[in-house]
Amino acid sequence: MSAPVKAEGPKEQRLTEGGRKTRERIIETAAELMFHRGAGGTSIPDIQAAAGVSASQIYHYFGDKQGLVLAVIDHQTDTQLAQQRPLLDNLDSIEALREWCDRAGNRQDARGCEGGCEIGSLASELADSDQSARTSLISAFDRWEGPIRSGLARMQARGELSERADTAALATALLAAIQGGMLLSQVRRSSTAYRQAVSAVIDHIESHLVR
Amino acid sequence: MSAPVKAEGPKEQRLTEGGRKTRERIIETAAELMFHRGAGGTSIPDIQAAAGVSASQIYHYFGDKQGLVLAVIDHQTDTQLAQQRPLLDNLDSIEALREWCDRAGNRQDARGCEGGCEIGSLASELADSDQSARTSLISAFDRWEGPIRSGLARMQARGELSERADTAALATALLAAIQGGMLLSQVRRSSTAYRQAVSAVIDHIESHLVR
DNA sequence: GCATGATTGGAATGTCAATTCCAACTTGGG
DNA sequence: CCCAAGTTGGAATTGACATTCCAATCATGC
Repeated sequence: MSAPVKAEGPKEQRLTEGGRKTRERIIETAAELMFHRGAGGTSIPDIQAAAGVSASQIYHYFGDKQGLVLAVIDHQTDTQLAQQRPLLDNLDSIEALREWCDRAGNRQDARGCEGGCEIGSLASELADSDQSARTSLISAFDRWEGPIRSGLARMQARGELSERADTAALATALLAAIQGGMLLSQVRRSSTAYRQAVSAVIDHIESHLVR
Repeated sequence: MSAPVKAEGPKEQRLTEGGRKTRERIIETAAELMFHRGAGGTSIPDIQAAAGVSASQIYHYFGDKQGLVLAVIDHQTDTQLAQQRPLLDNLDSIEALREWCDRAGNRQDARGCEGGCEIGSLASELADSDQSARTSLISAFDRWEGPIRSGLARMQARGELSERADTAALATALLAAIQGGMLLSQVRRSSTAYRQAVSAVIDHIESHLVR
């Protein structure tokens, strides 16, 4: 879980069972729409119609559109990471890395390569225009990169990966390859670029194997 | 150069000297604004004010906002590629690749890592919502990837790169690393991720060197 | 020098978005 | 059962934006 907005504590409102469900429905609907049309391209009336709620409800639960966007970022981060588990927590072999990346490629194919990365697309759109969104996105990428780095670190601790390998840098490089590969795939409507990008980085990691 | 809009030919309007300059100023101003705020986040009135032109002028030269966006994509492609030459046309050694990528990293630092890639940001925003924009973006990335692939192919032809190396895939991987690295750098406000990403891929290319 | 088309200014139009307001309704705890 | 707080509907407000229009001005080939 993550913080709903920013500094809470004093004015935490209590939620009814129905209220919680409404709130969730709004977030999920908004996330879906924003994934396809971007945050700026998704209007409150759009969300109202798709989620079957009134404007009051959205403003009641999120304050304003920016609040909803922040909630969507956190939701997408939670959802995407959850979807990648348990693989994400066991990236401590070359095979595991390949399998994990391959699944993302298959998901991309399954949707016809429309849409890029759920988090990356929001990042590209919001990084420069919304300071609090950027903060959430930093956290999102950190939460994503962390497990990759941990997996590589475990391989290194076990002596499978050369001590000269910079596991943190390799994890960053793999995440970057995923992001860039997804973008190229989205534009080209083919997962090939994604697969080539991640494959190159994993090959590189493999070259650090001991023996 | 690139096509102004789409299927021209019959109704090519002639441009006065002043008209050409006005048109250019609009494109450059729009490109600058859209780089910082995105295409959707940049309004026609914004561009009017920044370029010192009236609405009539924008609609006279570009028809509608989408026409202007397409012109901006082509302009950014031309401009960015031109800026990378002549290095871009001589990427046939590991050193040249590193130098070329390093310059982009320095430029990113110079602007405080605000803004991502001029083309990649537009790609992320428009790939799914504007079919003709996507077409232009495919061409933009192809024009970018081509010289990389050519450089690698030359290395291979000279026997410096292993025959087993897939130069096309490596070029794609490097472009993806650039895109993903730029995105992470933009979010984190540090070029480190970009440098680690491209470094990993270039190291990987280096591992294909013969001898 | 004139006619024709290029260029420009600036107001007008219609749409739609974000947000606010307030009244009505529901719910849970005491 | 009753009240304070949570929840919802729907209209009203305000502002911005894309686009159109028309009339005026300017440049250039003839």
